[in-house]
Amino acid sequence: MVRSRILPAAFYARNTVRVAPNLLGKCLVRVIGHERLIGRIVEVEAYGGKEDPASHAFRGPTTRNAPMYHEPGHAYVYFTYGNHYCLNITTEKLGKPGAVLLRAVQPLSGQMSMRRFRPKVPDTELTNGPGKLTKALAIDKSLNEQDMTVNGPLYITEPQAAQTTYEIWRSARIGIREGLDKRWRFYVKGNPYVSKRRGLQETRFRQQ
DNA sequence: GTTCCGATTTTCT
DNA sequence: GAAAATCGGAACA
Repeated sequence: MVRSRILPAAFYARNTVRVAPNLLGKCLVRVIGHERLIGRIVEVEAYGGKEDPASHAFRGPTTRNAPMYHEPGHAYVYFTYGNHYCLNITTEKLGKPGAVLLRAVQPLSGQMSMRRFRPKVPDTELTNGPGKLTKALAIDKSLNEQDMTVNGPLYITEPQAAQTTYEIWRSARIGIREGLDKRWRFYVKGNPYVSKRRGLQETRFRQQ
């Protein structure tokens, strides 16, 4: 068996808005005991620092957002709306805040367990939102600050099989009130596991 | 199919 | 005290 390559810290130690679209198509791996729950990343959002009014780091460091300032390639997990966890992976060099929110994945392996964590939902609703995917993959605050560049409970790899070609599209970010001028949400066009939104201006993203 | 609204608790002001 | 990088159920079409 070919061991898939875990993305190294250098992958994340770059401009957040460049890292974000590059994460599309990669595999999010959650190891629970002997089982691996795997999802292909199909929707992300970039969050910056003091230049980004939608970011938790807009007003400087706090207890909650501390991981955004720490090493690239680590998990930033926060709790919101009294119900949900959201998973980000940190970007930029140590000391500069940045993170990419993982908004949706396409289940590739471990679907049975995902359904156990999220019962009574149709296939495409299993992981098509930031709170949904953390629930399906059993990700909570205990994984905050977890190093995602090593072979541990949570990491991201290059996809094992050759990918079919796909288009990356972009829009404004979802669920925020400020920073709507920044079009930092990126997703795989047409993928059924992308969270459904209406009334957003969506355009094709051409990677440089 | 769509829109509207309440849940629930952490975090910050 | 208010808002929150959300979700699911209820009501309606």
